[in-house]
Amino acid sequence: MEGSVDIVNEERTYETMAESTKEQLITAAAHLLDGGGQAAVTLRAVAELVNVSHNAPYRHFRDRSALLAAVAERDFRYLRRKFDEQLDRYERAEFALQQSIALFVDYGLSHNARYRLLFSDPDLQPEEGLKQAALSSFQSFHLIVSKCQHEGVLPSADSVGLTGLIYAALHGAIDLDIGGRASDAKGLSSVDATVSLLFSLLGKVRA
Amino acid sequence: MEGSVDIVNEERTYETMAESTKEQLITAAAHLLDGGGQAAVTLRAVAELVNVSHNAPYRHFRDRSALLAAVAERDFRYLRRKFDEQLDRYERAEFALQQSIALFVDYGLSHNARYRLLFSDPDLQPEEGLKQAALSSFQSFHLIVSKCQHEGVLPSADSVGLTGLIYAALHGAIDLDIGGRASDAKGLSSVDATVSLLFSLLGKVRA
DNA sequence: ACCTGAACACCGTTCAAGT
DNA sequence: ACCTGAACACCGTTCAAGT
Repeated sequence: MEGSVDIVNEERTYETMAESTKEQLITAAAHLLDGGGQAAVTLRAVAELVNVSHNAPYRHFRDRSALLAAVAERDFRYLRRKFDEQLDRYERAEFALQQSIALFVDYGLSHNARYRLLFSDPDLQPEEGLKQAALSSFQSFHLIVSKCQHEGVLPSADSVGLTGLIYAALHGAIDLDIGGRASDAKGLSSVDATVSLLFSLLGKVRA
Repeated sequence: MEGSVDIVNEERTYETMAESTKEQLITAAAHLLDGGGQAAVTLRAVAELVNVSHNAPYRHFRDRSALLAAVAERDFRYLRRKFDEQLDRYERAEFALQQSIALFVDYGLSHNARYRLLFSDPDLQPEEGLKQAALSSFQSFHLIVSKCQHEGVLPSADSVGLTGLIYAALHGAIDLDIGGRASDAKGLSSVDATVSLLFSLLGKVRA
């Protein structure tokens, strides 16, 4: 009842409903990740949220790992879009970088399990679509860093290498915070403090 | 037969054998982590390696998570000892830092699952002993960084903050590499390249 | 083309006994 | 004090059917 589709028009009905189920499964998995981490994402729980039998997901995904990969791919596209938006919104790349980092950190800290799925999970075997989406979001971020270098806001090192360093520091700070490893050492709102220090130091690098 | 203990002398026999079994369980778990990752560390597999029944581990650890915590604690002590050794070995802290980082990166890249257990695993609920060991290794690393600042090799920012930044960048680079997320963006031996760039830039920071 | 129900192997954990 | 064997609930995955 609740999950029924009212809008039925052409002969693509079956296909449309199928895609809808597939999308619903991805959404359900994402919610379970947010609510209870990887362990909460059982195919049975996902299926129940979508009101299908516990092995219906196999009609849409090869296995549990493929479902998680679909969640990751969707989020990579989200991040890429956000990065692009910041670059469109601001004249100076420096501001786009600030906003992009704030959005990235916020995403990581408010969706711990999903963040880790994208950037840390070793069991996630990347298929072509996922690899593309991941690379795409990195390139979008790289473009922002690169423009900052041209503006003289960031040092003029190799731009891919510098992007990699910023990316690593960001990821490390977020991941340590998520894992509760930051509080072991400091009492700060650790991610922001680390990011601030990084850019403060990068701003003082001699040419 | 194989697992029997020949050296039996005083009345501490039982206790000694018990501790030995406990240590064996920790060692077995560490080997399984190295061999097949978290998924390979089933209590049944651990028990089989030590030639005890599949629920014997419960005589020594509250649950699976507590066994993993024991592995983590052992490795934190190992790292702490290594850091201390480097500081003893070299006159200049700069060299101790180089060696410590090399050892740390090497540990991470050659024991992926164990590295993640210590620095990333969100399910690892830290008891007092583990927390102490983790903090201890961080403090040892912090001391090295702090001495490097006094030598003028590193910028004179707040030393805990700077240690946190270096720690985050190191962790991020290692973790991304372990997860295969580095190759998505670059073709380099990414960790070394990132670490080199970080210290190259830190060395050029204006006072 | 999509879904269901039964079944299988595997796992963490518990419990009643055994020495 | 430590260990064992049986049992339980839960999970991913497969398979034979159903519409």
